Amino acid sequence: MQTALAPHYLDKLNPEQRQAAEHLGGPLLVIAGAGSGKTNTLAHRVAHLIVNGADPRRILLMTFSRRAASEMQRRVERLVAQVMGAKSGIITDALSWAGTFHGIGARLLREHAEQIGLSPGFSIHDREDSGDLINIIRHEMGFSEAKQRFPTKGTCLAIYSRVVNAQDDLDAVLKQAFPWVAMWGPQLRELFAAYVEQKQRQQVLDYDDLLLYWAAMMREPSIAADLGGRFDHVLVDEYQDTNRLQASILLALKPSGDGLTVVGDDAQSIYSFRAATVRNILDFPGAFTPPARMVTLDRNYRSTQPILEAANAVISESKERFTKNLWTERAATEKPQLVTVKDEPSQARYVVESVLACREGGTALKQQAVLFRTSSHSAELEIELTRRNIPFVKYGGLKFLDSAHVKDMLALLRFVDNPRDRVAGFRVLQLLPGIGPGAAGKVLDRMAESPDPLVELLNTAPPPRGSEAWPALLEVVQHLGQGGGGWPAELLRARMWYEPLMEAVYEDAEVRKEDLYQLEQIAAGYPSRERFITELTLDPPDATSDQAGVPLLDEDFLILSTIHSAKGQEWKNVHVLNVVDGAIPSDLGTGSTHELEEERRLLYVAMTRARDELHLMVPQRFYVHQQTPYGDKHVYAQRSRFITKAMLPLFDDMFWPAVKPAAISGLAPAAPRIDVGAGLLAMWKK
DNA sequence: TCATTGTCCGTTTTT
DNA sequence: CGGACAATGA
Repeated sequence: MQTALAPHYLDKLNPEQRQAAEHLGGPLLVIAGAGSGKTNTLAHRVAHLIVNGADPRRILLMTFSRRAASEMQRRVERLVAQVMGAKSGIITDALSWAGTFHGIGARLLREHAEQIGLSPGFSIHDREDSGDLINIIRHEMGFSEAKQRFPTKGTCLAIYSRVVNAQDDLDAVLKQAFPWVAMWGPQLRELFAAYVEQKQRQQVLDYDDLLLYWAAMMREPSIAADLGGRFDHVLVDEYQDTNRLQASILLALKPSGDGLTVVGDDAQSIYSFRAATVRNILDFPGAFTPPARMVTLDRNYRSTQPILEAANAVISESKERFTKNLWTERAATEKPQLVTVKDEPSQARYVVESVLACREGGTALKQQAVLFRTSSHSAELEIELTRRNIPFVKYGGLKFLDSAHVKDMLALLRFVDNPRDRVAGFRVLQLLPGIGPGAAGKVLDRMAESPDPLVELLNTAPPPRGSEAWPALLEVVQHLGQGGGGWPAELLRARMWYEPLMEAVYEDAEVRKEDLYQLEQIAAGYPSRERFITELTLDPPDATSDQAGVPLLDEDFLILSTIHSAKGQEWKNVHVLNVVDGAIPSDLGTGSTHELEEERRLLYVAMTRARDELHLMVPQRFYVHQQTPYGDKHVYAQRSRFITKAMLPLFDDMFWPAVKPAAISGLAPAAPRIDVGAGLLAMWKK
């Protein structure tokens, strides 16, 4: 389409970025290296489409996380505003089909539920719920009593998930990925059949089902045509981390490839444990005739030259690789640091000192991050930060929603919403004193056979030992079932019911009440109970803070994150913890070359998050939790095998502390305690 | 028979 | 520290 509008807003893009933004027609693959302005380019592309008349309601934008989606919406809005002025707000509001594959899937499935024999009120199970359901079935089928060890619920679910997402055969998956439980093949098949049947009976979908049902729906030609025709443009970010199932959905949406754009970087593929496959990105061009156009972005705008050289060196050892080395014009003399410390406590101390020094130099804490392979690796550091009164927020690992009391509340809401949801019901009923798995199971069995389970529950006599708390439960269920006085008021009602029970069960009920209060705050942001439950499951708040509550927005805090959760982000100063064998690569990830390569990419991703300063930490003594007869132990760790001897000149290789090593042994030295909060306050009280 | 209490074990990464 | 399982108590 030709346009009279001078596209001056594209002037800031480099030639390759501009090609990607302006491409029209057939399928497009953008290979975008780390820090190459990928998000920016994609935002420009969307804005460019809208400015040239594309209907934003007919643009489907799929990102890896909800956070990435809203970031994209924000940028597009700003760009469109530059060109079109006041009208733009309305236009970009219409960019409503932006989200994750799972989120978009849930929306489409609710719309088409009746057509595919699904109840529109289906509920969605998160990983824990799915695990609970598997566990119930596993128990019912008697597998838990076997003399030989049957795989745990987590393993069962992982196997199931992989079969589904990789679109592969159970036996093949067992052989390739789970050889140690391969002898259970027939039993697992039986278990999964029962699992699927139960989910259907309870009108419950798990994460995988959101994709699976969507893909199945696309096999019906009329629905496929309907859905495909509904979007003029489909754009997918982080394509290297999609799996076969997702690729099949995409191809079914746009078989010809017209209007299809995917963006990714094979060097940053780190989700193969979730059945993501680099093949998706490699096979993309050839899936169409004529093949998709390919644009490569290899100019890095993020990191300094020395940091990039080190990162390039790491990734260049990679066995199979398809992108070129990144280059930058950001010269600097400082090499990235490779810091050897005695043990994990001194690693924590080094990081704190280094972060504070950097902050003295004018870099806010928010502009600094500490990254690690495994959530638990930050434990020592968290203690040190708390001791020194430095605020931080942690991404990845344990979530707010994982705490038992929050799950209890959500289970009640879900149970009322969908009384056939057995996992939710099981949890709710067992909250009552005197009701355990047995009594709860009987009540749920009665309900399952009834055409109207809620009425059935209200007419059920209290179980023998649970009569005391029974009336209160029926009351709250009835109240919420009838709408509960509107949303979010009903949550208050639910809390009134739950709090006395919680106080009886948990010692630290007071602390936990804070979380419930916070849950109500979050709930107020959603229009209805149903939306709240769905979206909270698909898009849980992803940060936890050890400090009370989430820090205020204007507060400054350090970022702690798993490398996986750091995807797509950047900071001025980055520390990577435990760059030692056993952590990176994880000792669990060295089984196959395949896994090992992914660990290497993980280190690459971590290193390429840094703009100005990068510190790789190498503690000499490293705490492992291997299955030793005498519990945990320390091992003498070695620098990660990914940093070879030949690469050392690319780093500033140093020991810390450099002087008087004797002084740091024993108790923590008189490290200066710095009250950052007071410092920030002083800024205003000068 | 079922709920509760006590003990031991293991601990990636996430939509 | 939480989850799984065995032993104990109502």
